[in-house]
Amino acid sequence: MKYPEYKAVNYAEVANEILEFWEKEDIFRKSIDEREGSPTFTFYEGPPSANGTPGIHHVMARTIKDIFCRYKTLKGFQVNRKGGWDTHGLPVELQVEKELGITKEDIGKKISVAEYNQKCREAVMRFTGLWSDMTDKMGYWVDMDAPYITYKNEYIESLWNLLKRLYDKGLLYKGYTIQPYSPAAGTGLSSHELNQPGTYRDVKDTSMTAQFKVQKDEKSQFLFDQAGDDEVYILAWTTTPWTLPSNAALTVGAGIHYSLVKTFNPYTHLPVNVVLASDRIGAYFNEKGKDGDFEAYPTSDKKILPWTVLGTFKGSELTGIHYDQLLPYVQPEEGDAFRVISGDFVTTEDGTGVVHTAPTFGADDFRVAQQNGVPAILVKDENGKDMPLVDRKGRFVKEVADFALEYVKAEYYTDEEIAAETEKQGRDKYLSVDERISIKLKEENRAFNVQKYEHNYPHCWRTDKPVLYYPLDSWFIKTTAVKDRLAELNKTINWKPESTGTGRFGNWLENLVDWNLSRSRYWGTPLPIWRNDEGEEICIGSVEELSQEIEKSIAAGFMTENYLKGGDYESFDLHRPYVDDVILVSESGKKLFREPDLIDVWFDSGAMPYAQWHMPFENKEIFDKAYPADFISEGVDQTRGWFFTLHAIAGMLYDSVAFKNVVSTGLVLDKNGNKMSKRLGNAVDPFETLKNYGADPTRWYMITNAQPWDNLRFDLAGVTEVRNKFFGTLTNTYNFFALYANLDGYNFTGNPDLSKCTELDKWVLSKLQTLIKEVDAAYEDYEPTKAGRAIQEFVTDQLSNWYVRLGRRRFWKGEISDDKKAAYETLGLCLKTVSQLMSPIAPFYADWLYKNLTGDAEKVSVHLSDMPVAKEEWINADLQTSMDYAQRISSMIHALRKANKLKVRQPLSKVLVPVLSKETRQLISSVDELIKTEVNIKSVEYLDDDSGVLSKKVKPNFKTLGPKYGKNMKDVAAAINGMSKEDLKSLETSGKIQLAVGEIELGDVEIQTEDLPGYLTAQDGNLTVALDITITEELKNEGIARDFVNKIQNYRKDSGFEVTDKINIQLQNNNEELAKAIEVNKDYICQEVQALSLEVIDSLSDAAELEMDEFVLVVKIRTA
RNA sequence: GGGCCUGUAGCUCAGGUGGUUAGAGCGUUACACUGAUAAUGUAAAGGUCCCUGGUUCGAGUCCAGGCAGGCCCA
Repeated sequence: MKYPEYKAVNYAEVANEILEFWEKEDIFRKSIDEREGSPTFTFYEGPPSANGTPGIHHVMARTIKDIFCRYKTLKGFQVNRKGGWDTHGLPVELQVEKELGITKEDIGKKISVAEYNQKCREAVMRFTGLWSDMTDKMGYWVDMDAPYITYKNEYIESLWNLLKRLYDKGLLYKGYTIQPYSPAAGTGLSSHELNQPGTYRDVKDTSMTAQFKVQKDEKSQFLFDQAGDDEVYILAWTTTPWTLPSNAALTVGAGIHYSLVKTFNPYTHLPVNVVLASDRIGAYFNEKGKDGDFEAYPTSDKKILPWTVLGTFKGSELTGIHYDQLLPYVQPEEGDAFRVISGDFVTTEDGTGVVHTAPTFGADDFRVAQQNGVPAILVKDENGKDMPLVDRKGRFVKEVADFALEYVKAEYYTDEEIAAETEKQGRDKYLSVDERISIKLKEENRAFNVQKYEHNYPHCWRTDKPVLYYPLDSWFIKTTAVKDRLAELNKTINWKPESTGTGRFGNWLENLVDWNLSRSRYWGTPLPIWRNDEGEEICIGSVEELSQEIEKSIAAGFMTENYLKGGDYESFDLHRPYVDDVILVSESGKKLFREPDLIDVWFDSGAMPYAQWHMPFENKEIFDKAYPADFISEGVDQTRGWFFTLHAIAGMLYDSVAFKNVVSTGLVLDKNGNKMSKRLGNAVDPFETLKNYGADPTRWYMITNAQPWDNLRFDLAGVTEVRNKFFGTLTNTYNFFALYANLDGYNFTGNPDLSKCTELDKWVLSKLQTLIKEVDAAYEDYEPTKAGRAIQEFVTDQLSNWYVRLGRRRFWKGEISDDKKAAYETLGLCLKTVSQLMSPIAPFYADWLYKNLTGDAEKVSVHLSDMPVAKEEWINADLQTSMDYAQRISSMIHALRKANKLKVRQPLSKVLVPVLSKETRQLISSVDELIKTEVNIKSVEYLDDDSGVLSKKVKPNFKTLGPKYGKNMKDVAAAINGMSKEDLKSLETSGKIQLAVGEIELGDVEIQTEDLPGYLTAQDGNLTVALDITITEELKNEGIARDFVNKIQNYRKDSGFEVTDKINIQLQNNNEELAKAIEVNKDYICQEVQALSLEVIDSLSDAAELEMDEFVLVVKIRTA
């Protein structure tokens, strides 16, 4: 075969060609089918939502996913990857509402729920075409022919099955959660609504600091001991005094310091002992009153409170202390209320550092109470259901006797009502509930401070009235019941990076609260629960089951027809509104109505391992082989989203992890580190980028520039760099190989005969084996960045810039020979191996390279090949060290030449290399031919100790000295630096020496050689070279000859000769020195420039003039 | 406010278990080289390793506290 040669390679075109080839040959399918019967490697696709267009960050995320799936395929696994679409959720609803110009209010009025949902169904799949296009163009392999779609009846049925199983385990229950609620509008508000402009306003409310009376027991005894009194109060501050009747606990910060302060109540002037955060004393007490006169206070003007600190302690010492209920209207039926607990949200920025905790009216309060087993203060409504002390209209319930049926916020009254209330209070001005609670507590010696407080508070965007944080009904999954098990299972997951697993995810699991499933919306999976006010309920787990229940309901006369019956899954819809019309019958024969909620869309995605296969109704065998996942990857922002929901469902229902390895990826930012957004116009268009740069350079850049979990600053200049530097070099190297292999008609076999190989061949093959090991380990460890960087370094530094550059003469000199074959075998094998190693990251280019190299001889695609396995016996550590020396010595000689204006074409006679050991000498001499060629030096000579001309320098080796001498390091270092020649000699012969500071061994020092007088010397670490720059006449002539060759070669090329053309040269004799140099080196010159004749003649017409240093060449070249 | 991540040259990034002189690529400048040529080599300039304390003979590296940016959650 001929190796295709390329003039200029366009990587985007390469991608197009290969994509066409993949599609024609169905390579993706084959890569899976050919591994039939092999162990499976399971990947779960986190479903994207197709209601938006894909961005460049999706290319990043999908590259990561693709890399490991391709890698595992190369390693012999069968890797199925089913695509999917996430179709439910608020973003879809909002988009549809925007397009239709409606709000949630209008649903059911201007537009029916059925029509609305139909719009959502259309909108959500709108951009699937764009997504498929991007998937193809970026080279991401995922099965898009049979994706799972979360709105399908089959998918929803699987979800219902999971929910039913949770329900049967008692893990699905109805409770409440604290949400922003507008009593005036009678509705809860979403965070989206709360983020409308103008909702947060500065308002003045009555704030108060209340005194909670500590009960005396073992736990609190120390307070009473310090106070020397029977009354101790804890101070807590609130901006909503109306929540005080609902107080159930006081929350402190475990690490915050608190003080016990003796003082007087400013309203009753009675002596009191109060507890508050030490940092807050300044906010409550005047410095003038510190350790003031307690005796004089009752008779003074009482303007300044005397106070004194009696003791200080941490919040953790207060937890568990009980106190008397402040406003004892209602007591909880069970549970341990009215005690001090600790919470992480407590600060000392305002208030007293003690938070009054009303579980029914604050989200933090609710959470901390639940975590500590503190009950909420509830009453029964007329139906016997639990309700808080404030009703849904915002009024106190009748049990709060002093304020029964009064609105807790004055804003909820109309002006007329205010007037009526004022009259009822018998005052000339209306006093709010907050104000009258303050007065009441002042009178009871329970208020320590009351004042107006201005703060920022949210208001309902529709009614303009303040919102309440209020408990609303919700369905929950009791994840807290399996919290410990989830944490345990998490420890078996391999997280990349580890900190996301232990930190972000681990902490989240530790502070887990029950999963709030309810969403009051329209487009989503309906909650399959029907219930009535008597508390009878039924949870449906399948279409079949629902159908049977409907039949019962028809029999009971509640329904007339069964919309599920007889049809296949295409003929009905499990969404609202149809499912809402279903009325079931309870065991006692009463009507059951569906709970109107939809479930959190995160449940949709977390259930995909089961629902994508319509489990448990179908595909059980497939599922068993594909569970749990070996690998998933998504953005780190999914930690509490998809990663959690997968984990939670798997833990609760299968007592298993859902995934064994997970890579959480960072963000893709613009080149300045700003978030990309379409609005700001700094978003990078993935299609443009793929078109202009090609998928492979784009992918390669993304992977090698930053670790997947670090944020990536995406800069197109970086893609250009990767394209030129890495892909350009690799393509050049391939072209070089193809050019000469074709000229010689040689096809490499991939099995070089080491006995025929040069040191350089063996070296690069040794490096190649090391590379295979390194890259394989990196992929195995989910470290694609390390893999890519290692490949890149090998290609540019080792293979191209050293192996090819030093060895290129072998490729174009002479006829085909064993040596030439060895060179072709070596280079060919390196290129082919590189194509395999890089194929997970750059799938198009790698396949292109592989196919160019192998033709039809092997697998038709690199992606069907097997990952190369390193040949340990080819790894030669000595050779690698030798070559390292060669590179460093060459580099130093280049530097010396440069500094002394001695160009490389001028040969020099010798370089001296001092060597301190036989081993070093051996290592260098094995490669000194290479050094000589590379830097154009006639000989390398070695200077060892016996030569007597070496002067040596000794330096301390801190690493070994450290543990021995520790504190005395400075003295020891000084002593070593001050060693005499004789000292060093005796250290070298006996292996140790006794200095004033102690005994030093040979390993404790580093010995280096110093400059050699009379030579140009250079040093790099432990290596020194000394260059002899004497230029003899012979050397000078040779230098001229080489310059001449160079000029002729350029001229040949400029004149358009082919590489293979033979020529005849005529040179005018215009300089004796030049003529002589040419004459002496005639054979050499002819061979280099492929000249059959070279004549130096006295006169020449029609000749070209070429500048060459101090000479002018008048020369004529003709094809022979 | 909490959890997690990041901070090293103009830019993008390396820098096992602490070891004294902190590296690479790109970019800039200069000079070379030129059957790989949209390449290549050599060199120069460029650093408060975010800050402050601490541990240590020795800290970019370990500890504590900050600062800045990001993500998630309140």
